[in-house]
Formats: sequence, C-alpha cells, structure tokens
Amino acid sequence: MAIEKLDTAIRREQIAEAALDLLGTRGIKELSMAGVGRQVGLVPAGIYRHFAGKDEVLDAVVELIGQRLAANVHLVREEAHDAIDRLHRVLVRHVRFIQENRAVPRIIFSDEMVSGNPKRKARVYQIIRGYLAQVSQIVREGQRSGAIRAELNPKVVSMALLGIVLPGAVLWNLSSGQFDVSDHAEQAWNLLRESISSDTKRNSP
Amino acid sequence: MAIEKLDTAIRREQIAEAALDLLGTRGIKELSMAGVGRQVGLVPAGIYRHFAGKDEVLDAVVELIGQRLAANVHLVREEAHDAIDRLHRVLVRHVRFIQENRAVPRIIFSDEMVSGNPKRKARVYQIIRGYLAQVSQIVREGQRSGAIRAELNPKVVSMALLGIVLPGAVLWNLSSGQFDVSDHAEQAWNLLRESISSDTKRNSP
DNA sequence: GCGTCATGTGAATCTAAAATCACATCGGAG
DNA sequence: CTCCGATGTGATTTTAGATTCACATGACGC
Repeated sequence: MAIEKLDTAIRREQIAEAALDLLGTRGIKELSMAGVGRQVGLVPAGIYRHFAGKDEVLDAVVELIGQRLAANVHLVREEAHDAIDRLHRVLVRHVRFIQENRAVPRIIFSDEMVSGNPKRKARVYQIIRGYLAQVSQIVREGQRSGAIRAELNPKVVSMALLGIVLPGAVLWNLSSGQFDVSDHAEQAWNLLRESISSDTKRNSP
Repeated sequence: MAIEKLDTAIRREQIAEAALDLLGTRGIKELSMAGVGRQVGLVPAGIYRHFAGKDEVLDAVVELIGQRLAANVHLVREEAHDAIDRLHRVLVRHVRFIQENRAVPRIIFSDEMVSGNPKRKARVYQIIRGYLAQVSQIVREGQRSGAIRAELNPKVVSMALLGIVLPGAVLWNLSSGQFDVSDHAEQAWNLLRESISSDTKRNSP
C-alpha cells in the first residue's frame, strides 16, 4: 500500500468534496464513511483523523455548498451590470450548479434537515436566506435603475427566479437526466422576465 | 393487551397513512417498522402480515400521495370553471397539501428516488407528470377560452404554478414553520397571473 | 540521523433496525 | 359449539455501518 500522508486541511477538503460527490449518486442514508474513505484513498477509520464523525462531515458538505452558492452570485456581479442580465446569469449558473451538484436539492430536503442536527438545519436556512438576499439585492438595484418594476417585492422575485430551477430539478432527477432543465429554465425565464421588466411589451417570436 | 384483529385491506391503508404521517416528522431513514407498527397498534412483526417489507410500505405511501394529488385537481375542476380561477385554486390546494403532508417534497427528493427501487422512482415520475398534465390541460382550456395568452407553453405555465410552492416549502421546512408559505404563494401568484392573463393591464393596489 | 507527532491501518466492538419463525388467539363458516 | 385460516406476538437472527482502539509508518524539526 502506497500510503500517502496529507495534511488535515487538505484531507478535510478532499473528504467534503468526495462526500458531496458521492451524495450526488448515492443518498445521505447510504453515504458511508467507507465510501468516502475509498474515494479519497483512506480506510474508514482514517476519516476519523480529520473529522469527529459523519455528522461533522455533513457539516463540511453544507459549508462547501454555501461557498459555491456565494461564489455564483459574486461572479455574476462581476460579469454583468444590468440587473435583468444579472438575474438571467444567476439562473443559468444556478441550473449548472444544480446539475453539477445533484445532491444539493436532496440535502436541502433531506431527512437530516427534519430530524437531524438542528444546528446544521439552521445553517442551511441561513445559507439559503443569504443567497436569496443577494439575489434580492440585484432586484432592488434593478428597481432603482428603472429596469425592474418598482412595485414588486424583491424577495418574491428572487424566490420566483430560483423557483424556476427547483421543479425542473425534480423532473430531471426523476427522469434520470432525460428532462432538459436548461431548456425549461429558458422558457420560464422568458415568462418571468416579461413580468418583472418595466417595459411592458410582450414578445412572441 | 387488547388485541384487535382487522382486515388486511384496512390495515394496509392504516399503515400507509401512518407511514406518510411519520415521514412528516421523521425522515425515510428513520422510518422504522417499529414506529409504523406502534402508530397503528401493531408489533413490528405484525406489519409483515400486510406488507412484504419496508419497500412495499413505501410503495403504498407513494400511491397514497398520487391519489391525493389526483383528487386535488379533480375537486378544483368541480369547484370552478374559469381557467385562471382554477389555477389559483390548484395552487391554494397544493399549498395546503404540502403543509399537511410535509413528507411529500422530501420523498420526491429523497435518497430512495436516487438509489432506491427504480420502479418506485418511475412511478413517482409518472404521478408527477400526470399531475402536471392535468394542470396543463386547465391551461390549454384557458387558452382556448381566451383567458390565457395563447402563445405560452402550457407545460411551462403548469410548472411555474407548482414551482411557486416548492421554494416556499424549502423555507417553510428549514424555518420549522416560521415562513408563511400561503402569503408567499399569493404574492407569487399575482405575479404569475398577470404574466399569463390575456388582458395585459398590470394592477398595483 | 533520529525522535516524535500527525496520519494511516486492520481488527474488533457496538448498535439499530429489518426480516424471520414458531407459537398464540381471534372470529366467522358450518 | 368447534374448527380453521387470518391476524397478532415475542424472541431470535442477520446485516450494515459507525465508531473505537492498539499499533504502524511517514514526514518534519533539529
């Protein structure tokens, strides 16, 4: 056995990513220390050198998701300046994010979020609220610039935006990838864009 | 012990309902035959008189959900005849349904749907598609009657409608009931209604 | 070069819950 | 009333996986 010893900081990251990865195809129930260990080249017991237990591994996964979500909005802010354009980009990135991290909706709805560690549940809530707040902020800026109808509730708009993805993710999951989320997201976005834009003309190609 | 013997048809229903109920507060992983048994007044082994195993119990839960969803649309069709009104009622009923059956979104996204029994997964997909098809049908009728813009894709509209609920359900779950889903659904519905209605006037109260 | 501490290992322990089985009892058919 | 199949029970077996522990070994400071 070519034993390779790595620093615990590196291992923690490897393990969190491996776990998130495995959760994409397996499911929290079946996420085993053994499986995670295999993925990073460790024996089950090896994980315990870096995490106190499965619970802590899950915490790390949640943090990883939080980081990636935050990065999404941050990148979009740099890529574009028009509010409508930004919202569209958030949507596109979010779709990609969900596709690349299939586990995310499942974790959010998971058993763990009901009966598991309440601290983790609160943390997830906090992460999502933070994400929504970021999107709401974009909406608010759009309202100030006149691109978005001022009378709308930014929170409702931001939830509607992310709400486009969730039902798509359901069908995508259940159909084992058959359902075309991107396509659906584009169509739903057209509908949403019209209804939030200040100029009221409706385009039908 | 006052042993009460009941017909297997009754027991199957009791058990499915008990399981769906327990899933609301526990989580699939922790749904134990023991727990279900206790709920209906049976010892763990007793369940096996009526179901081959946990897997079959879950199948029964899925069927129960399917029945209730189908009933929703059916009732709405009787209550109202205007398409917009019908859509609104579907939404309201759906919100109530999700609140009374907290387990539903979790089951749809559950581990079981990823790695579990593929037949059950297919069945859930079928149930949801059926539900969406019913809603799409209402949309199509609204388009024929002129109440809903004809150029819209009915499927997108029906997904948007149900998509209002899902993000709300996320926050509702994570906030342990703090988040007001009904209120959010109403606001989001106002936005959606405007964007699908044929008359283009926008009301801001 | 060498000591020591972090990191890694394999075996063993512990636990929860599903599933099975032999036996008990209810309730309707006759 | 009495028998029999359907239903219920408690004890037991099995399994999967988390966790623990005593021991091994690599890497880094000196």
